[in-house]
Amino acid sequence: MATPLATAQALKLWHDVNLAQVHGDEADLSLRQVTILLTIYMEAPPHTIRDLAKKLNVSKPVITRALDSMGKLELVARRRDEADRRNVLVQRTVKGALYLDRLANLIGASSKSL
Amino acid sequence: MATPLATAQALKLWHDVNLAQVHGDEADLSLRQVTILLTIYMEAPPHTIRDLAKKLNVSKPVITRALDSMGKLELVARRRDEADRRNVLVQRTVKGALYLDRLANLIGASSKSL
DNA sequence: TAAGACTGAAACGCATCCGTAACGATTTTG
DNA sequence: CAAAATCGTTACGGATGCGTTTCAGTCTTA
Repeated sequence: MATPLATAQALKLWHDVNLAQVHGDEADLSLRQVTILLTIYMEAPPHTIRDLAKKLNVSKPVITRALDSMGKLELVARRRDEADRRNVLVQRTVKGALYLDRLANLIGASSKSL
Repeated sequence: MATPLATAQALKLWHDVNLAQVHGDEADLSLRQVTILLTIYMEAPPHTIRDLAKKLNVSKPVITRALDSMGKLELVARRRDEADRRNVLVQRTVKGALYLDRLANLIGASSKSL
């Protein structure tokens, strides 16, 4: 991006995307949940609960519960690490990818009208 | 903006700003709350509860409660409409303006690193 | 192999959010 | 001026999120 977004532009972008989310009938995730979801999909695996908790600087139960709720929505999946069965590996799903694709399109469309 | 954000860029922007919010110690507002706040500050007054509810396509109690919580944080203020005392006019505050200014800076800074 | 460390999950208590349905206060209408 | 309409709020019941603490399962190490 050549020039960073000016204040009004940045806020308009934020407003438009958030408004679309509110209008849409998708389940709206919490701030932490979206951040977790994005981390899983943007950074290279493996993703463990502990790593995610450290990256976001939140407690492990926050991650566990976020995976519970997003798991119900099939946005992410869990799998035991067979090499070290204490670990749980968080994995991507088709629905999760679609969810983020839709989000990216929303952002892209809003940024176009700046 | 010359070219709209590509998928990866859009998601990185969203991730970075959300992560900063999670890391920060500010009260994190819900999706609806931020949208309401942004609407109040970006569109011309007056703002009534009914108008806001209609714009966001949510019920009036959602607006009332959002104003309750954001009012406690002094992000917005309420005032009776003396012309029609049934109405409540939602008003901006210094803290609210600062809050959004910080948010805009966050977005601007993240967009710079694309 | 027994003691300790580590990992994710469950339990508990608290706070907050939501939608629907009611309710008082105020204004408009007939 | 009484009846209806409008506005924002409150009350209710249910769902969800959070932090801290505790726990069971698994690995490491001494």
